[in-house]
Amino acid sequence: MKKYSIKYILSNKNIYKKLINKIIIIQGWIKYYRNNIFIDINDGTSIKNLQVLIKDKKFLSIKKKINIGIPIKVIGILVYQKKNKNKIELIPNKIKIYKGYDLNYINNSILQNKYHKLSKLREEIYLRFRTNIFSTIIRIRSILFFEIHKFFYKNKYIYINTPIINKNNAEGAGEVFNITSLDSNNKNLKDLFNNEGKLTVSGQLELESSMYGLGKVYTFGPVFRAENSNTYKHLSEFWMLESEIMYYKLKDIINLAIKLIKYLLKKILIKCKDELFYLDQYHKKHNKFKDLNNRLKKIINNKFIKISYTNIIKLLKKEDNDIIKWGEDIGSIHEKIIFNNIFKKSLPIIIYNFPNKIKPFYMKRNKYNNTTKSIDILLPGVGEIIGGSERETSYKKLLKRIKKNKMNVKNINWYLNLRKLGKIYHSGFGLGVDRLIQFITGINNIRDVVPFPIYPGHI
RNA sequence: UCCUCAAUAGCUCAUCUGGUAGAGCAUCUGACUGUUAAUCAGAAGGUAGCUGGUUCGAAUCCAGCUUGAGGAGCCA
Repeated sequence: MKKYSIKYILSNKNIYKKLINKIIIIQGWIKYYRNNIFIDINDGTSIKNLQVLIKDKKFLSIKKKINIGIPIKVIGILVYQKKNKNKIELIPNKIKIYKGYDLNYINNSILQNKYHKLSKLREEIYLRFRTNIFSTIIRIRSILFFEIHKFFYKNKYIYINTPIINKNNAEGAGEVFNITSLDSNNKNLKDLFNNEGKLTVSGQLELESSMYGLGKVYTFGPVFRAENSNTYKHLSEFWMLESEIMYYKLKDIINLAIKLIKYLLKKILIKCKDELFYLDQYHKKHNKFKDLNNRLKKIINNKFIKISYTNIIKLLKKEDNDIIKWGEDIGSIHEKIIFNNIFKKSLPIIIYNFPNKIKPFYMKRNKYNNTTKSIDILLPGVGEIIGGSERETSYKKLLKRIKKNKMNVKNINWYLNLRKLGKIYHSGFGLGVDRLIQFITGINNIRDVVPFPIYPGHI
């Protein structure tokens, strides 16, 4: 008599053939109750439920207790049943309902057997892991995170844990969270970081230093922005994947980014079939049918669109001459025009060679045009998911830009000194992983693809 | 942070120009041995987000606040 997860039992024919007519144990909670004789049990391992048939009269007292959401253990024989859509069901010998649940609480929460909007689920954020839709998203997220590490491991990259607390040194982009060891009652004590502690906005600069010793590196962790932005694609805390590679030019980093995205989407297609199927049903019922499978396949099987910043500006100006000027950043209005009017194929778009003015100091400049050796990769619906560039190798040029930007030279001197190791050209990029999950799942709001989203007013 | 819209039963919504609220689902009671968010019958459930104002009378009109959604800016 052994305990099995529902995911394992339903994973394929060979496994359930092995288990048929054997006594097994499952533990989970009641997901649905139908026709006075069927209980669906879920244990969180799968979107699928295991159906338990309670025909026997000895379960009359158990039946009275049955309520969606309550914890349960079933010992029984697994049998083949053609009429059931999962083909197997459990005939119980023994059923145990665990005590301690509060029916009033469960029945008035988002766990009731009913459709709730995603924004409603967010109001009971600690309960939403029990729902079909959210558990599905989080399972996909978990697999994606694993595959990210696997991709870099397979390609012989070294995983670097860049610090979450640092001095504000990266790019000067966006507002930064300050941290202190003092609370408001201890004003006279000394702060452990001399009031310099910040939450990182990017691990890039530290990652570059590790690259000088390790060649091919990546970091993957949470980063923080204190901007008061309330949109469907921004969070105060989000997960960024960053990579830096020695002796890589811009074209190499483009190829790496394409290879990574295609690899990840392929793995999701293979490993998350049930989840993608469920999501398609969900979208069909509540929004618009998105056909996630074909959307992912299309990206895997096609070339990404590549276009320079200067040329995309020309195309945008053809649509509407006043909508943008050369030198301005591409905003969400422009992204919509790019995807809806200019390139209608809903493929990723790689835009390269952005103007100096709108890119940070560490990006390598092209010899002419006032442009940088940089890329952005846009996905339809979620916008920019990758930003990257070739990095500046000249000590003098970096120093000049740092001074021009009025950055604190003291704080970033260590970064400048790395250039004294010689003109080792290198490139890197950052990927907003939460946005990639938005794209994969077709979920509109980034707050619904993160287990515990942190954003203005919500901590 | 700015602009627009919204907030009515546990949930999703209706209540048209001001006359103190309705439905489906969930819940409860009962029925049901092949259902896939089962079905059928009945019951119960509301100080209309909060605070104030206009009015004989406010869910409805006005102001402020809170929360949410969509859009903008910033970005990943």
